[in-house]
Amino acid sequence: MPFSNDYFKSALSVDNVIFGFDDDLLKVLLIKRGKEPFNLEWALPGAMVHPSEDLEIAAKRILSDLTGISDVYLEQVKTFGKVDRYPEGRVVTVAYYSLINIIGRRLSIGAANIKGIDWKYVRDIDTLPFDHLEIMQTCLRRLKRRVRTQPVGFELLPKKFTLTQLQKLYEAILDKDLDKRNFRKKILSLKVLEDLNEIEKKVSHRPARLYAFDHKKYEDAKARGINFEI
Amino acid sequence: MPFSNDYFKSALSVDNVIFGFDDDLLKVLLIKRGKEPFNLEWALPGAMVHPSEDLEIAAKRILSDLTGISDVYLEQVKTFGKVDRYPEGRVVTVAYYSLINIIGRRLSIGAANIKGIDWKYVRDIDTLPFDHLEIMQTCLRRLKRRVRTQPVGFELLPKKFTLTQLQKLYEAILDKDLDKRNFRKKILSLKVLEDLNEIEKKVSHRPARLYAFDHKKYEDAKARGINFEI
DNA sequence: GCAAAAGTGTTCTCGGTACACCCATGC
DNA sequence: GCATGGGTGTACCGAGAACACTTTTGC
Repeated sequence: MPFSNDYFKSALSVDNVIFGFDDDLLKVLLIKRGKEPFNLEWALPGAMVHPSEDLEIAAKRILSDLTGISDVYLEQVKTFGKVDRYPEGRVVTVAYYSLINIIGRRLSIGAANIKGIDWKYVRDIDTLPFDHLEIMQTCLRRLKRRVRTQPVGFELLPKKFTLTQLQKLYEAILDKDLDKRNFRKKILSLKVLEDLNEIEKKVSHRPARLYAFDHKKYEDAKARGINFEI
Repeated sequence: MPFSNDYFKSALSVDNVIFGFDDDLLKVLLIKRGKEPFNLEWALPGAMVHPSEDLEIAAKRILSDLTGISDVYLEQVKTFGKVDRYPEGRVVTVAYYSLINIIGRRLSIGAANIKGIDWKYVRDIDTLPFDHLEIMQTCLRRLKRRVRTQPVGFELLPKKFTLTQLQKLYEAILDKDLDKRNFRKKILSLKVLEDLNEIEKKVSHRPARLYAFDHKKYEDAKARGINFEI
């Protein structure tokens, strides 16, 4: 490996923790590696940062290559730089996390050295190569904190959704049960939802009302912050 | 500069935003640069990360070289990596912030290319070289958020202090006036203070009681988090 | 005695929490 | 008609916010 004492020779990469929501549970997008080390193991998607590429651009490039999504919210979480975190040389990595709506999303293998790509249930993941488990857990903690001060949901749910779906999402992120009446009171008081005056079809129980996020109010609430202590 | 398309050639540095408290105002530790670019201008202390040095070790090294302090709390805040942030080549920098007690602290010029070192009032700083102003402001925002969920004060105040001093500290960080009675009620309810049963001497007004942090309870409160909405 | 900062309680309001029953639909 | 999830209101409690006067010291 091309290392020396010259400071201008550390490698920089970006790793993405992309959360989705499906089946009432949180998922994360993993790729199956197509090269050593950890060939054929599932890991976080990442890539080296090009010398004349901004960090955030690199993170968006990875996400876009894998999912075709651009213009999505990405948040830098932390930089991991332990000397031995990458076995083949010094690689410092900047972790970003993102939230996207899984439904109807086509995934594509974005690079030659990727052998597979899939959504995995967060709670089933107990091992990942390198320090990726720590990275994922750090991003998960960030998401849990984020959900208390910013509205979350628009990014993870389909356009039209029921209040129960939104509640399940919050329960999945916070990892605890919420009271239905209190949740509804609270979420409606934020005034970021639009009542579509539509109901579910063909469900074998009383059909639920459908809601959508009011984009403008949602962004406003995001900008000024919310207090979601429930 | 030794750049090429080889990914293993980006430079990595660490910059520290070290906050102190004095004269009822927040200060930050700056160094006067002794080399181009921005020769003789005041900037954040920072240094290149050695190839076999962990990020946090590098941050501690900088702090220790300048202040002689080791074993201090440092928190990684964000990584700044715009392609053109450093005019002489690609340098990505990881920002850390720290809180230390100014009183009686001797500063030492820690490196040959540093021409001076001093505490500057945060509110007077409206320009810094590179993207250091943005870095400092990002760390300041982090501190403001931190103060709402973790006890702060032990690191910034002398061992013995009055409740008014502590209140001034919170007012400086949050940048707003607080109600004296509500502040005392709240801070005492956290049960992290020890009443020393001592009073100030030789002040030309009613002397205040002195308090100290109860280290154990302080660390406990830090670990479990607090809710300081005042 | 006066200037300066310390110290001290009560009331009101609002948001969080706990909690149980009837409703609409598909089969 | 029954299983399934949808939808609704009230009472209690505790924390935050507003607010003014007396006390102790040095000079």
